[in-house]
Amino acid sequence: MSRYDPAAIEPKWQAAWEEAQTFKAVRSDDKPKYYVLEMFPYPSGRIHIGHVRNYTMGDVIARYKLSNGFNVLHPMGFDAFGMPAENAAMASGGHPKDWTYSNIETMVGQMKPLGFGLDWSRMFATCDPEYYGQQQALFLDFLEKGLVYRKNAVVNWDPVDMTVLANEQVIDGKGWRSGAEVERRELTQWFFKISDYSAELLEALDGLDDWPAKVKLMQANWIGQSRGLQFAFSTVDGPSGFDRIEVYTTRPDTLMGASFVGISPDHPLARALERESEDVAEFCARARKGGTTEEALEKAEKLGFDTGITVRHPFDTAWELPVYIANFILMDYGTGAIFGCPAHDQRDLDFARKYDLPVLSTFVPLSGEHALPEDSGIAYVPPKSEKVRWTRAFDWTEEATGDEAIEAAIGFCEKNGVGQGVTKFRLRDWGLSRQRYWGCPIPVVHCAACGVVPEKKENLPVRLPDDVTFDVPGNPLDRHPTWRDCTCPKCGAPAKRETDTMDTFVDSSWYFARFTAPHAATPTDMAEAEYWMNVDQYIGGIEHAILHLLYSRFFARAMNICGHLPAKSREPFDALFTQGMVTHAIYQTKDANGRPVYHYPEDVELRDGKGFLKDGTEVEIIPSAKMSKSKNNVVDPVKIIETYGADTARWFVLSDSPPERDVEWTAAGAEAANRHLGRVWRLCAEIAESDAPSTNEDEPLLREMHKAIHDVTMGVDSFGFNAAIAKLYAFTNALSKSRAGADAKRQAARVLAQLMSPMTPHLAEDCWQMLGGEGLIANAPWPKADPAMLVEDTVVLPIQVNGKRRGEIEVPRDLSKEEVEKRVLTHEAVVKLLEGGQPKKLIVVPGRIVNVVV
RNA sequence: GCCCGCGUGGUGGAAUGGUAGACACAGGGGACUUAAAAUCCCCAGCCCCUGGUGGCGUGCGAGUUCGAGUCUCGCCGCGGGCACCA
Repeated sequence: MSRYDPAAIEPKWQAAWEEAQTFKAVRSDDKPKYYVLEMFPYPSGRIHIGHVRNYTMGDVIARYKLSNGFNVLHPMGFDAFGMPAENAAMASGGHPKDWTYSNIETMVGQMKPLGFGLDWSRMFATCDPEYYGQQQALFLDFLEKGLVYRKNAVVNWDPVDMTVLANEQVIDGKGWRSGAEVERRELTQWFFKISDYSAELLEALDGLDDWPAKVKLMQANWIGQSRGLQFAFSTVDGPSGFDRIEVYTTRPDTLMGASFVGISPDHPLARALERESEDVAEFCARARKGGTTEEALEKAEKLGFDTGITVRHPFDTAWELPVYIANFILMDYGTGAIFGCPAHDQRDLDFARKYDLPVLSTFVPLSGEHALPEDSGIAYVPPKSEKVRWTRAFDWTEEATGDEAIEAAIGFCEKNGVGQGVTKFRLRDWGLSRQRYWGCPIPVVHCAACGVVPEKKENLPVRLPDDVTFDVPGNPLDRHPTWRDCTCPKCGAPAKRETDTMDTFVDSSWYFARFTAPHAATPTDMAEAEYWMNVDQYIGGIEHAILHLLYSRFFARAMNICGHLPAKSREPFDALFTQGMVTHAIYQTKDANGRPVYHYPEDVELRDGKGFLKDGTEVEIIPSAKMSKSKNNVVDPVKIIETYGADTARWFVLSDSPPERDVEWTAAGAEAANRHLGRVWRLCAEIAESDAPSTNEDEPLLREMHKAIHDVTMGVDSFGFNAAIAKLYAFTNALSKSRAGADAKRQAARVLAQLMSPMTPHLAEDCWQMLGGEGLIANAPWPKADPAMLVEDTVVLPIQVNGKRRGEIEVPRDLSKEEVEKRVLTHEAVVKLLEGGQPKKLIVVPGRIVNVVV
């Protein structure tokens, strides 16, 4: 008998699918549609094992839905703009375009042998002018509807390289290349008005029944609806034009504990003082050092500068509070000014102790020991739902929860004309400008006479120039000799193009819609979008839980407003599954400047839990980190495919680990998966040739078969791929040991092939053919379990005594509770433990368990 | 620092609040073989023990419950996100 030979059968069946156009998505009215999408990859150059896991999951769903009679749309593309292409150009002198397209070619070449049921005819890359031209058209439509605007915002500025840095390029507050201390600098940038949709994006989460609760929670927290008080302090002898400082607080109940006012270094008042005083200017320059991330701001040493200006407390005009400029207050949040209540905020307390400011408690616990914050150095911040005793309040009762006090404080302030209660959101508008080359050009023109003018749609796409260099830092579009030159679309005078390009999140915020009509002359084709949208099942990494998904939800709304998507697609993803990441240790050493250098796993030899390079240098091992190109800890699946075949790789990434959980990659186990597939192949080949007569073991085998259909179907439906595979192992074992006749075995083996076909499609086709199945297994209807074959006549009930298992009895499945109780009480172990007494309680859970309480 | 997860044998993991460890990997033993490979069969949480109807056991500590891996609270450890990595 011949052997399982994936190298021979895999190309064969891929050619068969190609010829039959099995996976081409076709619109037709006779069938329901199903759109399954995995988050498209960045073309880093090689696929890694995380991709294989991600796309295999999607493929299982796609093939399963095809077998269930759906028209399936399962496309693939590339998220192709972004920094790594420019970094590669800087490092090795090529062009980002060449680097990107060559990477795409390589990756497609690596993906095709995996046998994914994809409609490759719909493939595109976001750096295709055809795609980004339509993205520019969307931008112009958004601009017309008032969904885009310009304002100032801070960026990371490298003062040595004279360039804007991404957060990733800021390491410990310093530029990654120059090592210079990074500054926060303001630039005029384009923004999407996502904040207008804060309330809607928050409320609509409730309707996303098939999204993971944790993702909805993360998004809700990110949007961050808060109820608070906005009011103004009046200044004592403030500079002219600054007689008021507007603040927003979510804790107005602590206003009587205020001890200072803090303003951002970019607050208009700070700006004004900066012009007057060198000391202030010096402080503000220092306060602007460091990166822009929230994390950097939170962790940075809190610095303040006493402006000498004071404000009056709104409820006691004799009470004056100092105004500090503070580095941890960002102009982008709220009003750029806060009041500090050290007793009930740790950051404010740290600040107060540093600058010797008073600490006034406004409430204390109802009972128990309480060290006052001014003594302990620990702010008292109980949950807002907890009742506390108020010691410095306005007019509410002595005992109240934080929530009650906040509402009371807002009411009191409104009644006394001090500000008003407002609902605010944490979500900020989405800054889309990037000072980089390899992105979608923002299609506007700057005209001396007309100002900012949108490019005409007939002139789209505004193409990136090819003749650029990356030998010096900065945006090549800025220094291109001619690219900027154009005429004003409005007045025809000579004008200059915008040189900023779009954030790559824009590219990935609508690709799912473009897949429904990838070559339409408009961003979408409404008839196609109407049919294929929404994405029925979206699959991707948990790392995209907030930004990508939130931006896409906003884009879908904006596209609906502009007539590019139907109203039903305002929420574009009906169901979401977040797969866990494939992690791998990072191996790092430090260079002469103390900056990390990352090494590939294949360059590291492991001995006694320590890692060494070939030259003997020991490397630091950082366990279990997200696989990331920049950390060199990616695992290449190509070798596994070459050695064992695609089906082994697919089977292996689905087995063992639950899909939503992170999995630490280990090479061991691929061989075992391969052995099992070989066993299935041999078993099918053997059964195909058997002519054994029927036996009384036929029925037990068929019962096992129906159980397998039921369990595997449930597993696939609920993304329990690892559980489904465990059932398939069990069913294979049962089939292999069964002494049933050839007909029953053939029937069972065909079902085994079908149940395996979404996971190991090539092997399944081959077995199907050997077993005399008709046509392609990919098109065969999914088997159905017969409910009558699933029920057993008797059940085994474990008997617990006081919650501990002490025995078991076998009873007819539908034996009455009373009868079960009677039999349990005669059970040897129970009789012994009862010692002649009566049980205190007897709990019978029908079909599950019995618990005797003595 | 803030938000969200995760933690079960040597390993990956299974388990609608109901027999903890299914299924597999690695390991041990055996069959077949001149031998090996391949294949097949058996064993296997930890501890004590000749034997069990024994003790312990799901990161740690409490709690709710007839019953907790699962629910609640508090810790510890690890991971993801924090708006310019994608």
